Amino acid sequence: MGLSLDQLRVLDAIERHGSFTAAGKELRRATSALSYAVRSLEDSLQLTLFDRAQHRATLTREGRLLVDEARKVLERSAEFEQTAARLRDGWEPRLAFVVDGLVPLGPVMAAVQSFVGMQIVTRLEVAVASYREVRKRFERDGADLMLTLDEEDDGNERSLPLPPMELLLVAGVDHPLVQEQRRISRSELEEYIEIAASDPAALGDLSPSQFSFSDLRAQRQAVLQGVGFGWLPRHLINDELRDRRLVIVPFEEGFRVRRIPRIVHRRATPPGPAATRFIETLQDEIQQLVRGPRRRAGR
Amino acid sequence: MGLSLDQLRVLDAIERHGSFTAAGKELRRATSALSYAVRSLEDSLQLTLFDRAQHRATLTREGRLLVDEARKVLERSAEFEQTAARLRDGWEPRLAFVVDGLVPLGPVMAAVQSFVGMQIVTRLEVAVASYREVRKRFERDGADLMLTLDEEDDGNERSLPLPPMELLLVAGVDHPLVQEQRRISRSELEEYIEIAASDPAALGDLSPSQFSFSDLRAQRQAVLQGVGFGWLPRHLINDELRDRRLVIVPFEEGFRVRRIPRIVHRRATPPGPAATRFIETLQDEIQQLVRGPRRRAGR
DNA sequence: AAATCTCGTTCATACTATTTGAACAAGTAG
DNA sequence: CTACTTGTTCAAATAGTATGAACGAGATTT
Repeated sequence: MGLSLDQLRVLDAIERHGSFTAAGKELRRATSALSYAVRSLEDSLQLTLFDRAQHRATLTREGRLLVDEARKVLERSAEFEQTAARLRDGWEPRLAFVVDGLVPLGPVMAAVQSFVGMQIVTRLEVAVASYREVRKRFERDGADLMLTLDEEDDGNERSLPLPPMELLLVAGVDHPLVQEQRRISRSELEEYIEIAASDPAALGDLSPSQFSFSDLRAQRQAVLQGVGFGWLPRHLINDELRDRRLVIVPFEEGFRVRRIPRIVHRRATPPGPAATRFIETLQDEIQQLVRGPRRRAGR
Repeated sequence: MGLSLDQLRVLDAIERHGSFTAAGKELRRATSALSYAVRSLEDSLQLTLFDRAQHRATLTREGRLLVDEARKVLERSAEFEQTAARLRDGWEPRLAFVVDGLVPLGPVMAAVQSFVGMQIVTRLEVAVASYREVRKRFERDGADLMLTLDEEDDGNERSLPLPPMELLLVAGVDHPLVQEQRRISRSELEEYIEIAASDPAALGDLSPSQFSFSDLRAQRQAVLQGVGFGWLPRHLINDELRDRRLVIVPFEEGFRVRRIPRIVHRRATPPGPAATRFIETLQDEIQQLVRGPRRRAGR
């Protein structure tokens, strides 16, 4: 027979109590049973763990070392059982979370970090996507939570609004649209290329707590280099606006849009313990950002 | 019944092969045996690991998570068995090593580090002691190896000589013995306090790979502060001699002594695999120091 | 669509490992 | 010297596990 956890449990108990008899009491087994278990372990390892020459059986040097090794195995097995217990209590084994890249990622990352630090069984999988990708991932890949600017709500979902954010219509400082200080009409706007990130980035298997980034960064880069104009979230371009590397396009129908980020989940599958905890953590992080802005972006 | 390794082995094999039948082939057991094992695991965990609604049983989300946890347990148990195998092959469970603090500790520490990096089962216990303490620990505490300047060899021991080192008779620059540039006689010398480290430092239980330091440092400090004169190893006081914080005492019978460090073990218990490996490592380190001195002390 | 395969469960049976208490040997305490 | 404790060994009892046959349900083939 192969190694068994029971043999290790016996070994551990004997070492802790210092005798077969005492260990037997703890394990509610006859002394002879422990004797049997130890002997079978010794046989399978082909090692002598106890010195029987003495009256009270004492561990050999090898035995002492192996007790420690045994405990490492037992610790792992306890973790296994604890994980199982958590799952039994309803903790989700996996929590897939899709974030719209337009949303400020600072608090999201902080929440992820904080959540991981909570030693929760749940594997958190975070994917950052753009535009239609967000909903697509939520629906097709069966994510559990989505943080999006999407307004649709088909009744199958519930959402929790977060503090609003702004999108600004901007272009590079050399772009024709911003050369003169005059209002831009729709037809004028449509003469130029609009830069939007929407490529469906190839998505392989997500290993636990992995992140995938979509192309918002490329979009910003494109606008910066003057390839075209585009809607970008204010928090991502504060520096560029200040340095006048990006300039607001004075579109007559509006160059500023308020959008409400929402945490969305399916009505059919309400958030479990991990999701709830994660949402709370995220809200905390956002509160901290809104109330006491520690970042330059705040002013 | 409690959790068993066998259940975890079954779970692992099923996941690896993708089916009960294939796993059964690997484990040389009937499919029904695996079915039984899985069910008993599920019962004890009170969790469903496989979805039997489908034709080929597929892991549930919980199951997938627990397979990974199970593997961690199995890895640990494999380490346990590997440790046992090493012990069976004759590797010492423990290797106690006493070092004379007068000897250059650089290569000793390097050897310890290197040895630990070898992933050897053996627990290395290093104690640094002074003068009589060295032999005392070797004999009373039953250390396996000793690195000493001791010359005694009562026929029960074998020793391996290492490159020689020097002890110098020195005193602080303000000490009366070194105020004039004249030779010092024995009677003169005996008028002053000789500083020697020899206190039997209290020694508690040594946990694995722990170090205990004796009082050579205090001795050096005492000589430096002018409390008295003393014999100190050159490698420890090169800097002080250069800065003239310590000065050689021109004792007429000699102020320089060559001593041969030796690695000693009992004839009765020749070095096992770990001890042999450790001695080799130590010799390598010393070779490196002697041949290609990378240290300022070398010039 | 029918026949055939494959997969996993269930069941009764066979087996094997473990448990038990009693008997024993050897050491310890009063 | 006696009473007690400790751990081993043994035969018998027990509980857990393995097995192949029977089965149902999906796939695959023809």
